[in-house]
Amino acid sequence: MQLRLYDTLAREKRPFTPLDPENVRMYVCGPTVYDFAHIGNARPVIVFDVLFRLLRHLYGADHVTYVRNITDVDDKINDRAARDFPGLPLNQAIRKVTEVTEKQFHEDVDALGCLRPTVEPRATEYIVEMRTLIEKLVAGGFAYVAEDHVLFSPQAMNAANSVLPRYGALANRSLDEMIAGARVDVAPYKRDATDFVLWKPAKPGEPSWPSPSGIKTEGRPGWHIECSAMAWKHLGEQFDIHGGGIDLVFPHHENELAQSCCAFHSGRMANIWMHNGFLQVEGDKMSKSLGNFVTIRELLKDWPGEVLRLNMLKTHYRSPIDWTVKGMEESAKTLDDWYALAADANGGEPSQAVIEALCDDLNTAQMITSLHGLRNAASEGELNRTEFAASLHLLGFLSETVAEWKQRKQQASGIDAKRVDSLIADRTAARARKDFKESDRIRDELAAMGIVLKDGKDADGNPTTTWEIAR
RNA sequence: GGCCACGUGGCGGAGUGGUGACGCAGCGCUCUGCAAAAGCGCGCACCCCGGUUCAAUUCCGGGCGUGGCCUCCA
Repeated sequence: MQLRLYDTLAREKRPFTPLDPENVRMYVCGPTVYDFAHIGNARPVIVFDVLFRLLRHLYGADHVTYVRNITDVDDKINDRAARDFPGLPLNQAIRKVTEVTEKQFHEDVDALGCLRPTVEPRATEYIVEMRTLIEKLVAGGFAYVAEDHVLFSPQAMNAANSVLPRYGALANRSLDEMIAGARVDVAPYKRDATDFVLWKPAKPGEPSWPSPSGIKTEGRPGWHIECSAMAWKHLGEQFDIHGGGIDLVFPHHENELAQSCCAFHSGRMANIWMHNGFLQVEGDKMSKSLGNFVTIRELLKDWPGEVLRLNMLKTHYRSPIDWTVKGMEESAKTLDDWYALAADANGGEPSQAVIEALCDDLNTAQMITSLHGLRNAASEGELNRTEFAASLHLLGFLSETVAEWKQRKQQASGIDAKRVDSLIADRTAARARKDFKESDRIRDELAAMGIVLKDGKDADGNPTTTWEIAR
């Protein structure tokens, strides 16, 4: 089946052909570790996890390399470290912040049902590679040293007139536009307003490393060079897919692409550039000032991770998504149903319809439609049921048993299951003696506790009653 | 100001040049002591204005609205 993916650079869906089917390579920009990840951060993590799973399905689990970096050098980290650990030397404080945040991040995304990437490189471990790249760029005439900074020159790149892509091609803007729109306060050491920092001097107390290109004082890397370095180290000079949030297109990915292509004199960095859309909360843009800043951690207190996962996948990854409680309730209800029907099914192969939907540029909404169809077929036979379950497993759902799933909901609601069972037994007895007034009273009592009863009959025709927490 | 994306039924959300999305909610029926759950069935849509066309929600142009980016925010 032909996988087609939307390429931001080409601005169209393109057939995906790996450079090497034995080793399909994908790089996704990961978190800067200074605070709990918010639900917006979860979007690329979930979206590219689905792509990772699809690629593993298509090319084999051992033939896909997924790199997602961890950025552990950043001003925000330094600020947080100074604030949270004022008594410690900055370097130690920074390590504490990044270690704690990285752990939180892993716990959160594990709960979302995401596989760990093949490699999760940390920026600070690739300083040597960054220096190498910077020196290549200086040697090639694409970058220059000024006042202990190293700056990249997009003008030089576009003047090179070679196989190199045009600077601005990814973000679809021209250098002229960027010059016109440049801020007034351009740093004095820049030759052109559009030049950006590859390396800069460290301020006292900041983490610092030996500088490249003959600069005597120690320094620290600019924002974009880390990803060029880590992608190069783990995926080579060219690879298949580069992903991240749409806000990263400019300047981050444009600059990454420029650095890598100029360093290797290459026309491409990644063959396909993919970007997920933004997320809003209850119709508003998420911001700390509006007070609607939602962390993954907070949501996980109220909802199983798979509910967040399904909720995220209801919308196509390139479309804006409005994150609402109503949507979560709907997703939770759907998963309750799927769990009840398929959680205990084993074996089987994922549905072709689901794979086909994913192969159309990760059309997860269409995929969910297919799942609903499979769900309806599942009650008609065991073969259908295992296909349904296998499809859900492939997508990162059904990681718990039905019992675990139900129990989690009961625990969250603080309901005493023994007391419920005893009340149900009383009600069953009342019904048996046709004391419907009493049985209805007990049902009302349970309803007041937020419990919904489901009456049925067992194989022998005897009445049975199961129960659920109402949302 | 420049560039880009999006605008589908009560809600969420695909898709398509010409009768079906799908899910939730709603309504009806079956089941039930009555309900709930479950099963079956039903209805309701394509921001506005032009244009192209036998035919436009779908293509083109304009407008309006929402959101994003424009140097360290997924």
